[in-house]
Amino acid sequence: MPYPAKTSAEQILSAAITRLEQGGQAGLSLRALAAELKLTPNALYRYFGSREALLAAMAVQGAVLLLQALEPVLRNSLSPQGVHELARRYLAFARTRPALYDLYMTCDSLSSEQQQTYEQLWEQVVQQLQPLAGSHSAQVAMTLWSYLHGLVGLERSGVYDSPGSPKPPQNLAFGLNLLLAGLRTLESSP
Amino acid sequence: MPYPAKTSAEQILSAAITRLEQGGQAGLSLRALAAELKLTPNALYRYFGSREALLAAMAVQGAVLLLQALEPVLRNSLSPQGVHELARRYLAFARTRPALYDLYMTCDSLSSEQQQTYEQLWEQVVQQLQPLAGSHSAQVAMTLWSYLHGLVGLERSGVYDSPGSPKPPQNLAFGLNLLLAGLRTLESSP
DNA sequence: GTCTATAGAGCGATAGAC
DNA sequence: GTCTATCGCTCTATAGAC
Repeated sequence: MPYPAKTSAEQILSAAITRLEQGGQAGLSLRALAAELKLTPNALYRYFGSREALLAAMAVQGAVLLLQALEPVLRNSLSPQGVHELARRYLAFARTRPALYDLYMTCDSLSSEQQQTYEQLWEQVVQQLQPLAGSHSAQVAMTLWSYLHGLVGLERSGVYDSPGSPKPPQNLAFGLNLLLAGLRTLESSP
Repeated sequence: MPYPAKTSAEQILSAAITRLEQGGQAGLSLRALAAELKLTPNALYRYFGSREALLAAMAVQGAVLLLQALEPVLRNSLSPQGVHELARRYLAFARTRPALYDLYMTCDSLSSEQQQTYEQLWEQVVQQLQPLAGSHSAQVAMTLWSYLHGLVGLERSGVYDSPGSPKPPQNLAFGLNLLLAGLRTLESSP
């Protein structure tokens, strides 16, 4: 075999995610990626037919990692403390892998695998929220998700750094308690 | 005058914002912008010293427009209905000018003018929320902002389009009412 | 499966004439 | 203030040799 494989799809994907977190999605070039792997750019095309295909594979990986991060908290019904823990893990993921989180959230050409992972996550959250939220579980889940996703965005834009602004950890606890308090008033009149 | 002005900073800015909304920030090129104005790319540099300077000017414009959209609701203390109205206007702005909204939120090289507009907006919201939120006004404002910003992002990513998901208008009303309900329980024990 | 080489297109920014 | 011309760089993707 004159040309033994010098790389693999897994290796490329892993290196691509590392580069993604360093330079963002727009800054990820196949040339630089190939150079890091000591390959010519052309070699990558044997494993991913296009740049978009590589991005899609990375998005799937992001979805899987997020699910893994949240799953331990979703094995049982969510208590108020469980909601706090779920939120902390969600934010930790978004902070640790900001570009991958972005890619997962904004990749519009969802593969079926990615769609499946998302739906699995969504259904678990809605179900485990039912003891707390009853019939409004889906609405509460969406409100919670919006709040968390927004917190990630505002934190990233530096809004929380302004003088006089609440800080993210404090605001997270406050916001969640506000939601949970509102939830309790809902139980009386569902 | 052998070379009368064929354009102006205002005209360039206006055309740039239009193009921004069509192709996004990454898709805005000085070459294409100049072509639309029937100018050579070089001519733009007389008005904006660099692409970044143009982006900053656009972000300022975005801040001003957002403030204008929200100001009528912020002239008096916010009632619960006022919060709903404020949120509707905020979302309307983010939907109507998504790329400008993005630019405003993510532009990290804030000019002092932009910073000023932002602080003006923030202080107005915090102040007008006080009758509802008391001493937690800043925390509530940040929670509200995070929720709204997140809703914009999730709506854009298509999450709200999934089958079984709540729809944005319903979730907006639900989420706001949840926050407001939580707020009422806070009044008893500030 | 990887290589060299290149097609083909995009971009921001600058120099100097008028 | 706008022009022509161009520098220098980026990128994705393809063709064909080995």
